[in-house]
Amino acid sequence: MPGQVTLSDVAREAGVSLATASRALNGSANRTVGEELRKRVHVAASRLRYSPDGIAQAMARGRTTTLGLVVHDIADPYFSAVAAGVAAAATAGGLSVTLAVTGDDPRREAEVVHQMERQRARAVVLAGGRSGDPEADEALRAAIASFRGIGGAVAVVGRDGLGVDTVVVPNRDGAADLARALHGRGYRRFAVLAGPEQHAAAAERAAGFTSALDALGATVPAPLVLHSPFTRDGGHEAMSRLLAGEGRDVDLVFAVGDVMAVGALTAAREAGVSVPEDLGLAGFDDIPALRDVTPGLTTVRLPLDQIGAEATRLVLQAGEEPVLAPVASEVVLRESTPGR
Amino acid sequence: MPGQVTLSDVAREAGVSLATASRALNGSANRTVGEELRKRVHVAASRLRYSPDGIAQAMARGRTTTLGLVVHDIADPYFSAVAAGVAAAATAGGLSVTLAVTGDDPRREAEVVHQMERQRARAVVLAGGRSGDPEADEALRAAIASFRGIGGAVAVVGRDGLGVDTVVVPNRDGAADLARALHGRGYRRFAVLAGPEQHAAAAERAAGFTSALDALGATVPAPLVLHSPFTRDGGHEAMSRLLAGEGRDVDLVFAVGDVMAVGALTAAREAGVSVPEDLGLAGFDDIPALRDVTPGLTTVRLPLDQIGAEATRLVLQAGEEPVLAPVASEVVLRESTPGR
DNA sequence: TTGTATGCGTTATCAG
DNA sequence: CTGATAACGCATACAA
Repeated sequence: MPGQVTLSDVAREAGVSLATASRALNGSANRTVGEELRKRVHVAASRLRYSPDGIAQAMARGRTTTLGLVVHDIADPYFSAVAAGVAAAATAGGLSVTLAVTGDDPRREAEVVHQMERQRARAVVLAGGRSGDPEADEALRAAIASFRGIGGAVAVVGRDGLGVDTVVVPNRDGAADLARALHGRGYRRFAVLAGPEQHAAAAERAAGFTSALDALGATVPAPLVLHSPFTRDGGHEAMSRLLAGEGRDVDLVFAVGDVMAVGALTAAREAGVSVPEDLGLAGFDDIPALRDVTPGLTTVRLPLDQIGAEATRLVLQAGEEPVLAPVASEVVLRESTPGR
Repeated sequence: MPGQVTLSDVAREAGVSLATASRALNGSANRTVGEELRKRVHVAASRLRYSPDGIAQAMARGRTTTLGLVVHDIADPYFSAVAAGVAAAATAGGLSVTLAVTGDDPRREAEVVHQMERQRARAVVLAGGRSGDPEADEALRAAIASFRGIGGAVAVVGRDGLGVDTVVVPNRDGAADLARALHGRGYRRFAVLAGPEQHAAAAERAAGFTSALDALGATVPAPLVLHSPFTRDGGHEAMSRLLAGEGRDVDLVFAVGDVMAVGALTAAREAGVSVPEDLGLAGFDDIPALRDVTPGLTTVRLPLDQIGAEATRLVLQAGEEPVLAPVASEVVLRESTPGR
């Protein structure tokens, strides 16, 4: 029954002291262990099938090698792409990733951060838009402060005002670029599927889009704005609502996320409205798994995996002052907006 | 500076012994602590902002509350859906999830299992098809055996022969059902994008499809079989190859995974072949994020999140004998196979 | 019901 | 270079 095998067993087997065994297998600071003994210890360890107890190591060292990753929904391709970047960077940095999903409940965020604190995680990466619930937001702040109090590092992606390392997603500028590009293709009467009102990233995208349009002058009427959940179904619902109501004369719909956009696409199809012939459609994120929809979706590309990797890098370097790391976005024009 | 606060501090602050403080805050077996003292301890704990050290607890208790989740690629919607199920069930069961991604390297699987053993994880859920590399497979077996040696539970999904709790995915039967359904719609000349030759789940799907076809009699010629990576690009490549070569008279293409199918769909489009007019197309998995592609993809639905949840449940109950938990699949006919 | 004392498996400190 | 031994923070048998 291996696994019950402790370092003491190895030491005894090798005929050395516990301390020497520890040093031989781990060689931390004073890594000077005689070649002779060193070999004996290693042989003994593998003969006994010794597996170091990470918990005990963490305890003795006073620190873990755990990075906490907090997402709303790991099944959402946005988060899973970011998670992939985090996982890769964490592995490269010798950290293991503890995944925490918060679902829809904004209070869960503070909860899981506290949980990470109890686990004594080295760092936490918070992906996901702001909750909008001020109470939950305050609780999150407190949880973060507490976590930093024990020496934990925190980075967030696409969400500001938390006073920690932040990967800044160009929601506003990206949406503005998109608006100008679409205007350049001749679209004039816009609608925005803006997601939930409190969702910060969604709001920034909607605002960036709208104000860029506004800056283009009087030829462009203010866009219709519809709110709905930031999900596939939310996009479907909002598009249905649009087409059933005052959306008749709209010539382009901007959904603030690709996931919403594909829902909207299906809703349009179900309503007998053809994209792109009758209506242009654009999204945001350029989710890899969605690149094969038809028609190809015009969108704003975000380097999702790089964002995750960058957040991880931030959290590993973790200086005193919070740093803002901007990422670039790029408008990708595809068949869903051929122009008119 | 909270976090440095230890249970001893709380005990002192409350004027009780360490043991009483421990029992008051945790109340496990002998949960009998006087209401008076109990309250005093809690007050002291919150006043001092005490955060229990999970590492120390794990050490003292001799067990952790960690579940390891092993996937090839968390960005793959198949795995992220399963991961969502695992995360939900684990949270419900009071476990935290450590995510490990293995990428393409089959040897990483054994490695991460060993890592989970060092972390003294309570359990490991292994998602993902077999590697095919016999050496890596053997290493994985050994790692699993070792992990079980320390009392760890293991469950795998969609991969057999490991002698552990298994969520059995009906690859063979699901594909056979699909074959019959498609035959029923009039398709006769089939091609199979079968994924990598060594990929077990892919092979089972291909085999189930092919042999069901075979059982249907002489009117159905043996399908063309093409191998390529089990990815979007793999599907794209195989479809391109098919259409450029002997695939001219095929009337239905079965890709053994939805992810491959969407790649194939795009390849067909690029080749000027229209789906479903010129060619029917079917996939497998019914990945949620892909349900909005056009035309809607005929596929075999797998309850991915339930699969993850079930695997987690298995691993938490963990009896002596390995149990096989079957899941149901369902053919979903959509526009990509209208029949002919 | 409460307190005392021990042990969990390692690392690290401090002598030899 | 190597070996005792003291932490690490908590849970728990044992004693009172």
